[in-house]
Amino acid sequence: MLLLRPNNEHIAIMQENLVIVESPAKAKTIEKFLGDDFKVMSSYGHIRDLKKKELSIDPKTLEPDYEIPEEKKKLVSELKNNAKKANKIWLASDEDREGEAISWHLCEVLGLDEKKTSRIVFHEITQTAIQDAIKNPRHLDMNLVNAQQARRVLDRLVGFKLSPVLWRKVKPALSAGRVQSVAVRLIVEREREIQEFKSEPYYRINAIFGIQNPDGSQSEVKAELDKRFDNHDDALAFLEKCKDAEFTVSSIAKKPLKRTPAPPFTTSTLQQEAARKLGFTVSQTMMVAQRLYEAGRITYMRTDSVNLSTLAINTSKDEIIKTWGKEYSKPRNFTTHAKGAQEAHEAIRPTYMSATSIDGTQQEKRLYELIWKRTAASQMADAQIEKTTVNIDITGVDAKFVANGEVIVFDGFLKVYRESTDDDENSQDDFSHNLPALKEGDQLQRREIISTERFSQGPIRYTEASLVRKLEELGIGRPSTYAPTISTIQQREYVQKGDKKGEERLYAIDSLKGIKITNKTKKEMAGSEKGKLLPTDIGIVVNDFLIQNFPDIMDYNFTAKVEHQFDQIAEGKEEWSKMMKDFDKKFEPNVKNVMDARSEHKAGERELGIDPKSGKPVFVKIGRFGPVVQIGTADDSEKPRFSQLPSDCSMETITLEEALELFKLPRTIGQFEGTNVVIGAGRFGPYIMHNKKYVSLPKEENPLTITLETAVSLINEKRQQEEQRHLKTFDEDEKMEVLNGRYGPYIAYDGKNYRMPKNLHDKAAELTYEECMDIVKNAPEPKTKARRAKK
DNA sequence: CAGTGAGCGAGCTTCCGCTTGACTT
Repeated sequence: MLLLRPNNEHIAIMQENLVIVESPAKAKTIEKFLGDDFKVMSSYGHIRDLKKKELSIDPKTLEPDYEIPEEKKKLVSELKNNAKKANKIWLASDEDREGEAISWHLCEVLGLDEKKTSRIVFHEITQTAIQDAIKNPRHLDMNLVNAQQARRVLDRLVGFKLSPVLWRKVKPALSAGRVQSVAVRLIVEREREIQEFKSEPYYRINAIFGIQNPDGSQSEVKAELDKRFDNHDDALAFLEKCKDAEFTVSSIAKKPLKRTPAPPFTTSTLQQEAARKLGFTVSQTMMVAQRLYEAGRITYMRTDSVNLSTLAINTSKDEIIKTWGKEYSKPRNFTTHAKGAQEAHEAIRPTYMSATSIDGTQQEKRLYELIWKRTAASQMADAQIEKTTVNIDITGVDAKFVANGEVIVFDGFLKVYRESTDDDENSQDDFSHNLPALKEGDQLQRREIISTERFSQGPIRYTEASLVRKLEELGIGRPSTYAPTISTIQQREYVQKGDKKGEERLYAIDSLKGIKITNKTKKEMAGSEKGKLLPTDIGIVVNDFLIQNFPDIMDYNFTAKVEHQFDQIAEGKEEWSKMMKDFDKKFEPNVKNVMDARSEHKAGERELGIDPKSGKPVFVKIGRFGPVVQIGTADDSEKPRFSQLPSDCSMETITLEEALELFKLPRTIGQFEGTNVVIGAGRFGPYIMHNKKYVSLPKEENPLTITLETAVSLINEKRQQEEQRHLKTFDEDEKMEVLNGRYGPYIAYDGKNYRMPKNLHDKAAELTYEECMDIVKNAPEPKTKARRAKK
């Protein structure tokens, strides 16, 4: 390890080098490569930031005001102590904008002496890479730091100035930002495209032919007509013509095809493939990957680079040759094309390619296997495919049938891995359908010719993973923020993950067999989608409002434009404070104008018509608690009436008639046990109220038509459930109960719920009052952080 | 399928990127 020591330094005994990296897992690994003279610590990301609760930017100078957040104070003092003791400090944060800024904040906060501080970067975590880094120290790059400050300040200005506009104009507690608002825009616009899309029918013609083989046996050839008909009559006329036509092989073309493997995983591609192949959500993928990283199984999981270290390429090569043979190996390195990629890390790959599988949970094993295969495939030979195209002429007809055959001559990387695609419809494009031996001039026997009605397909809704891909394509967001962004837009209720029920549709299928044409109509479900991202009313209103008032920020190229300026700053060609001032000069008055604009109507408000009963106008709008229908206005003598929009209605499409229906609730439908049975509509959907108790209506019951009889049976059902819920009550104190819940037995006392130790679950019903009180008293204080319970 | 059913006299909410914890509901 002596050679790692800078040679101009005479190190006294016990004087240490201190290396600071961003991630503790990385610190652990590096410490192993360095000797006892080196202590490696982690900064756990940024140690200093703008204040959490306020703008923290001077309105005139636009200078940021940084602070060390409470939860980092202990860490910072530890870093300070160790820095004081150290003879030499190496700042080894990542080699990108954020990393440079982390090092700069460390310098500032720890008060580091420039003479004994060096900035170093590793491109990979190997002994030689680290030795090289230590041999090539440099100084902080203040231009790069300033580019980060510009990024930070701009995002804060946009987020903390736009959000309050939404609080006033739409609804409290909403948010807007450079990344999230554009993500919502993508989803809203995609939904509109789908609404506007009109599916057109067309007719596809397929044929099944027979051919006699030289040995006398029969083979089948499947082919498709090289044109499609756009109306039913033309398709039928074609079938008619086929009746006496002859079908002759007119040409056979063979063409070699090559498929190349996909590059190794980045964060974005890992999220996409884990979603398609393993059904993981993006945050699930990141959580599992984090565990694999911490266990030393994979390289860093937040990366935009497809680069592999030479070590990884070499060990992959060994492993591939060992397992499949030399002809399967083809070492390659890939280059990153992603917009705005900063490439501070390697691609996501197994730390040791020799480990083909690992111990761990099922999820960890599956994700690891996926990463292993993708990495291996990227270092494997191309697949060689022979594609055969056979043209089949039809006498008396201009069009021809085409039969395709694909034979895998050499499977190469396909042996381990094939990338999935998003469009589920066209999965027909599969390899390996063989054709029988044919030659030019062969006469084929017509067995069946089928015309099938199909429909042009409109745009597809985004999934979490396909939205990530789109954001990456636009250069919006970073590997560390894809998953949180997806969560944020769902938490704010701009977007919902849901299933879109398909619609039943009929299609014609006509078949010619012998001399007979049979016509049939079949049924299918069309357009059903699962787990897709759908915009909510709030999402739509906020999006339209922002586009109308802040078109520059909402532009899909906004990030690309400011990134270009950040690059100019990083190259020293532009002053960062000037960029901030130029931006704010336009942005601030824009915000002020929109904020102060006095308008009669709230954003997204829409008048549906006049209520025939009262003669008052009927509106839909976003209320304090979400979308509502309102009859009458606030300045009427009478108070306006409100009704929450049911979940299956949307503000954009609800009609006056549907809206008025809602005001028929709450309604009394009769009496049971001497008190009224009332049907109401609440936040959690329609409910029955009887004797001050509530029962939710199941989805299939319509609150406007439900009978007293059904209501009573639902009440009784609920009572039964209630009874099973109460395991025990106490004579001593009726506020104390033992209840049976979703997560097993628990204690309810004075309106609060308490967990009980697992070992008591079996005898929960036998607990004494004292034992219960014990649990209640010893319950840990609820965390202040858990502000709002998730539903 | 634990329980909630209101409609700004009050104060609060919010961004994007780095990075993990200590916790379950």
